[in-house]
Amino acid sequence: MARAATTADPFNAIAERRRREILALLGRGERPVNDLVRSTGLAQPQVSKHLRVLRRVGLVRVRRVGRQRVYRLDTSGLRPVREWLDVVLREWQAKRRPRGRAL
Amino acid sequence: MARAATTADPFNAIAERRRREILALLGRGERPVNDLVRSTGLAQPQVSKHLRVLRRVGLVRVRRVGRQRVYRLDTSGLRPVREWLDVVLREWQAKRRPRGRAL
DNA sequence: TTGCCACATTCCCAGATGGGCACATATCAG
DNA sequence: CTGATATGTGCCCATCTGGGAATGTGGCAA
Repeated sequence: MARAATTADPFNAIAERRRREILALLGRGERPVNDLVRSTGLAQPQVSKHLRVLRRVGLVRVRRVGRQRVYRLDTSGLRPVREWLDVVLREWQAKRRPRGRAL
Repeated sequence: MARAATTADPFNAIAERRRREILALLGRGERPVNDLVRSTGLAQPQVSKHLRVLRRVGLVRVRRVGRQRVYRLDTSGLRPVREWLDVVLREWQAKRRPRGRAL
C-alpha cells in the first residue's frame, strides 16, 4: 500500500505545509482565492488544488460572491486532531504525574 | 515536487494512522516493540519502520533493556502541532466572538 | 560456539502526490 | 457577443511511501 490520500482525513490534509498556511490565514477571517494566492505566494492553480483538498476533508467551506469564491475555515474539521492530541497528552500526563493518586 | 517526507515534521509523521495508533499506545506508558506488534496487529518490521519515523521526528525515544528496546513517548515533539492548532482555533474564536471588544 | 530471540534494515513496487503549465468555466463589463 | 477577471481541472513526472518478505545484528542462554 502507499501513503494514504491527503483527502483521507484532516491529519493527512494538514500534513502539507501550504495547507496549514492557508488554514492559518483563513483562521483570521474569510478570504477569496486571489487573496490567498497573494498571501502565500503560490500559483493560483496550486492554491485551488490545496483548497479542494481542504474542502474534501471538511476543513473549509466556500461561498460564491460574484465571480469570486470566498473560503471560510470550518473548525469542526479539526476536531479529530484536537481530540487525538488531547487523549494522547492527557493519558501521558496521567502516567507521568500520579502524585497523590488520581482523583 | 512530491509530498514531503513523513520524517519532515510531526505533522507528516502523525498523518499515518498506524503511527497515531502507536503514539496513543505509548501515551499509556512505555512499551517494547513486541508489545506494540501485538497491540497493533502489524508485522514486526512495519512497527519498527513506523518507530523509526517517530524517532526521527522526535516523537518517541528508545531505551535498550537487554535484547529489547523500550519505546517512550516524547510529548515535546507534539508541541508544534498543539501550537499550530491553538493559534488557528484561537484566532478563529477571536473573529467569531468579538463580543465586548478584546481585552 | 551454537541457537534463539528481539529488533532493525533492505529490496521491491504500486499508489498518491505537489508544482508547473495549459486549458475549461463562470461571471461581469461594454 | 467579446474580452477580461476569478477559479477550477487535467496532464506530466520526479519523489516519497507502507506493506510484504528476506536478511542483518546484537544480546543471552546452554
